[in-house]
Amino acid sequence: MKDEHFLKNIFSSAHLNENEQELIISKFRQVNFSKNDYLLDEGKTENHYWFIESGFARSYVVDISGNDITTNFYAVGDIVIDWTSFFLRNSTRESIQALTDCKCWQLDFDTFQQLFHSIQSFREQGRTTLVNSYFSLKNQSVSMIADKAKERYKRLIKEKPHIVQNISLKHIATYLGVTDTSLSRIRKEISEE
Amino acid sequence: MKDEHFLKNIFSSAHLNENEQELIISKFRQVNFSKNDYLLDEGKTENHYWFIESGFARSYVVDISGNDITTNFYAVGDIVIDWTSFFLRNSTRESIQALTDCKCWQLDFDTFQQLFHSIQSFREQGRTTLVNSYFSLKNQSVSMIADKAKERYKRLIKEKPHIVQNISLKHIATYLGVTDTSLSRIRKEISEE
DNA sequence: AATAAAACTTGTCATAAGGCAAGAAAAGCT
DNA sequence: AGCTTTTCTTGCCTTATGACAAGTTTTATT
Repeated sequence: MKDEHFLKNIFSSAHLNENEQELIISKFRQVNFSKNDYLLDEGKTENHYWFIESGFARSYVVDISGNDITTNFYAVGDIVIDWTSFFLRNSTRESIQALTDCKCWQLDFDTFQQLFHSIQSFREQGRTTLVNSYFSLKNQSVSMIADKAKERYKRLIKEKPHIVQNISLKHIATYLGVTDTSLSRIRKEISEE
Repeated sequence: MKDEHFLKNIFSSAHLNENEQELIISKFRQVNFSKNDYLLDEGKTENHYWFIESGFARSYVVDISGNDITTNFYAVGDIVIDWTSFFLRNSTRESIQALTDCKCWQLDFDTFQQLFHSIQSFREQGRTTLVNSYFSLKNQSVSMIADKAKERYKRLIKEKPHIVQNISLKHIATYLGVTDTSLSRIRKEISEE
């Protein structure tokens, strides 16, 4: 595994034969971002997506009052994509920013379409990835209603410890739907338990 | 429009030729549900989805404390589907229940797969439908963080007046993430504005 | 190393929303 | 029509979380 191409781990489905796998991987281009670079800017239509080989990123929206709300975090192995902008071809409301230096593998829309319509397993995998994103979002959404802030934070610690360890409190706070002040207190309470 | 098959409105994309459209529509089966019938039961793997020609339905999950939380409403023209269960082939956490008598058009997974892999425009449309659902869910999710309950309710009135007019307060309340008591008060405040 | 800028913590007080319970109103049933 | 059940409203009090502000710690920059 060690010396293999990073993307071989991503496209390792048993249904992809070796030729297909190589074809797919050959279409990706390595792109590196520096800390604070924008992968995606609010207002633009996104024409690419990426897989992260190393680093962290986050997406966020700015609400009417000007508050920045983190909508998602991205880490090693994750797909970084604004599904809506990429597939509906409309301008995005979100921005995606590198939180550390990031090594990414990029694919553009036209190439995606070509692969999607010509390789059955590629589209199955693409669909699965999208449905998985839908699933995470739904869980988060239900949790916002059903759980107290403290429980949401505890769940995050459990499910995404690498996020809690590497991302600043204020970004985690908006992601969880609380203020940084409240999250700081929650942290303290947990440490006292 | 009047005497045409309901599904012709759904599959009216310019990219579908007449043969394809007819083929697709011929695969759907009409199924009627009575008020309170379950389209989908928690714990089962969903093998179908539906388009609603008439009536209302809602999906919900039951949280740890036993509270029922509405996750979505379905009305005329909407697709009724548990994306996760249908595509990942796993058992669902949600239930979907008819809130009134419903006239629906049903498709099963295997037939869907056949159409998905053989008709390019069908899969484009399917992908678009899924991305649209993702988009709605994201908006709702951000709104839960950025907006007060009153604003969320006002937005619902504006965007889905038919839901507000036809669904009971308690279901709308859990959908908006507030108690029925609070929503009742919000309603009063709005009526006094 | 010195300084500046972020990130985080903590205190005090304000507010949105919840819990519970009692009634009123509406809908469903025999 | 009369009774029952569900839905909705309202009052009183509690609780989780927010707003603001001051201080501390950590990280970045020259």
